[in-house]
Amino acid sequence: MTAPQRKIFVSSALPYANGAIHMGHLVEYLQSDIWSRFQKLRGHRCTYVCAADAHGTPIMVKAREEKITPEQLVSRVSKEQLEDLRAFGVAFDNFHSTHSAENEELVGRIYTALREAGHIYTKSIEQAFDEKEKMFLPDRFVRGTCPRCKSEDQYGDACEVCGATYTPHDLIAPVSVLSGTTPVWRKSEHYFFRLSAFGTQLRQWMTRASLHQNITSKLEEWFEAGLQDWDISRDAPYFGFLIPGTKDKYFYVWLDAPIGYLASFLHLCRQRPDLDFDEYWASGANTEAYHFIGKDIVYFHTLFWPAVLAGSGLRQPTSVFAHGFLTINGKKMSKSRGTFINARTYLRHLDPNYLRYYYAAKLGPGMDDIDLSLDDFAARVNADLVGKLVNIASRCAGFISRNFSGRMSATLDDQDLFDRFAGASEQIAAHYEEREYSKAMRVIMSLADEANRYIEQKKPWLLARDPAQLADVQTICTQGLNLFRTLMIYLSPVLPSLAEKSRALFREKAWTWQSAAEPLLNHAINDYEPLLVRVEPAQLERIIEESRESTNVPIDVPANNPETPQISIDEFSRIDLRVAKILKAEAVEGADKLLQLTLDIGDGTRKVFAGIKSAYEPSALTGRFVVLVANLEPRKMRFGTSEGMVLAAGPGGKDIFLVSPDSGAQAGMRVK
RNA sequence: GGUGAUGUAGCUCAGAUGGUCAGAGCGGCGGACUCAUAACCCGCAGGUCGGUGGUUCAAUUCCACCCAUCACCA
Repeated sequence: MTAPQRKIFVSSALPYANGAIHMGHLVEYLQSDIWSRFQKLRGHRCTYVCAADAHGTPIMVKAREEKITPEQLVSRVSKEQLEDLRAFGVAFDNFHSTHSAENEELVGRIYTALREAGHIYTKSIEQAFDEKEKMFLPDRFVRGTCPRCKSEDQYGDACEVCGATYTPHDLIAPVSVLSGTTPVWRKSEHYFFRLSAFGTQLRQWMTRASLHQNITSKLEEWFEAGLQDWDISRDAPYFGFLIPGTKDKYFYVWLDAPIGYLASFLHLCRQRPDLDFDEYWASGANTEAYHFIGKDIVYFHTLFWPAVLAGSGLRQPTSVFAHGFLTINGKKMSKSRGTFINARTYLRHLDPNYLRYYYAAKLGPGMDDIDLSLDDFAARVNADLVGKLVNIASRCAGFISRNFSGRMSATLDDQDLFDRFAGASEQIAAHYEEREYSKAMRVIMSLADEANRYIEQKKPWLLARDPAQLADVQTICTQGLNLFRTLMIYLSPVLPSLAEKSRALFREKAWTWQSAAEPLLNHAINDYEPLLVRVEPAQLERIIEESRESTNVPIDVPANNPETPQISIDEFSRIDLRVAKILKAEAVEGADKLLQLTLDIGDGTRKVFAGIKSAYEPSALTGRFVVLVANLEPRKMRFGTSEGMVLAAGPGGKDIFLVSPDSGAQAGMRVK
């Protein structure tokens, strides 16, 4: 392959720096990492960047709760995020932050350019204001009763029960999530970006960017509805960049977040003389630029972002690739089901290659959700990777080591067969290029089947018994090893560390995509060592268990939650609720969130683990009365068995509130 | 509520301008082999292609409606 070298910019969506990376995030990072690695392997100049998404109200509020500065929060969280991503093999060329000098510089540049071009104007709008916290409230920070269906406790932008959309102003009995007080309505001047002026340009871009069908139909919808101008400012206090020329107006996080892609790139350019920012981002640049994103943020990346770039005289992305969400065992990730699995929890038990392969085997270019079915995961990984792929090397290498002191033959046994493997190169490459990873994996695995069939037919283990046929054994096994090697090169964007180990087996320095077509002959290899072990079901069980216990807070179920169907009085009476007295409360060694409670339930004692450590001092609990679910199935946890559950309300963290009876209640009393 | 996506064998998914398009892998069952991490190889699978109507000589593939799941509604 001697295609001209392309210059490609690739970004992953920026992880919001207020929580841990989980299996859902990884769909995106693995998808984009595979693509970037593929491009590099093909010899292209590909630069893959990302950054911490640092600004906005949620981070400001969370930092305030933890009594640290937003900068401290962001720096801690994003460090952990980056560590987790690296452990999964995600190889950014640079990981920066939106709270950086480079980003501030670019945001300023872009804003000034937009303003000078007349794309910015101000307008006074009315917004919910929390007088106690002295700040304006984003829609999601106001809750109240849905004006349409009267469901209580709904977000300020939409009702989860009936699906109505509205503004916080429309809510009945609105309440600030921060202080619990009723917000007042206050006017404030906001800065707007004239998105409405970019309709034509956006339509042109849409065609040029050859977006996926799913995205274009979504865009058509939005064009249909008419583009509205975009509010890009937020009032102080806000964690973000001050708008130049103002004292208390900040850029909305969604303005500076995508600019963070460029900031990360700029940061890298300043360390790397071979990279020129303008070559990639000046208007008319003939390099390529792609953003990988999730389907939830298509809006920002296909309307605002290209318009902002165009309006400020920069180039627009070549295309935007959106993927779907992850479900686990067919359902949304759930803390109570133990399927809200953090990257780190997975890493404690399993090899990242498994997940990289599994996602690749399911990913296509569209926005369809993909499902991580744990049973299927184990079956698929074991069958494909261990049973088929690695097995090829495993069943050939031994003969070469034992009989030929590690040296492969000078010729292949079946050149045609090898040529067929080499000949799949462009088809597989095309699949990678189109992000049809599942198709690429299917082609590769069917070749792996062919390789196993070949060995089966040649039966080197029979030939090896006859000294006269020993030479054939060498060429057959050399053939098998070369087939394996070719497949491993094809798979190296997906399985980088496994490819690395395989390359070491062959004692080679480096692989490129073209190496797959060049057989390795008359060459000494190392002794074979198992490249990959099987997934054990027990490991998956432990992951589920840990994911469950780390969030084993008795979580409140919001009233009117559509997932909570009505139950009859009989069903309710099956739950044995008892008043219990806490005899002893102690921290559990090795558990961040758990306290072990010893409870008096009248006719005996119970030991229960409760995820309330973040909110309660053990010493303060002794003697308290709580409510226990007494007939809950005992649950085995890493630290012991929990014989029930105490009731508490609240979202978690510091906000956990134990339920207790009025004074006079005695241990053992039934609650009904 | 509006818009869009998805719904195919036990599981995970392919598939066709409407007529050999009812498929693969895994599981399961039967057989073979023993080089290999009980891996691999051969054979077997009869699932109303979410439901109900309609268009057509013919629909799982087109249309309408309905149900379920998911997303978006700045």
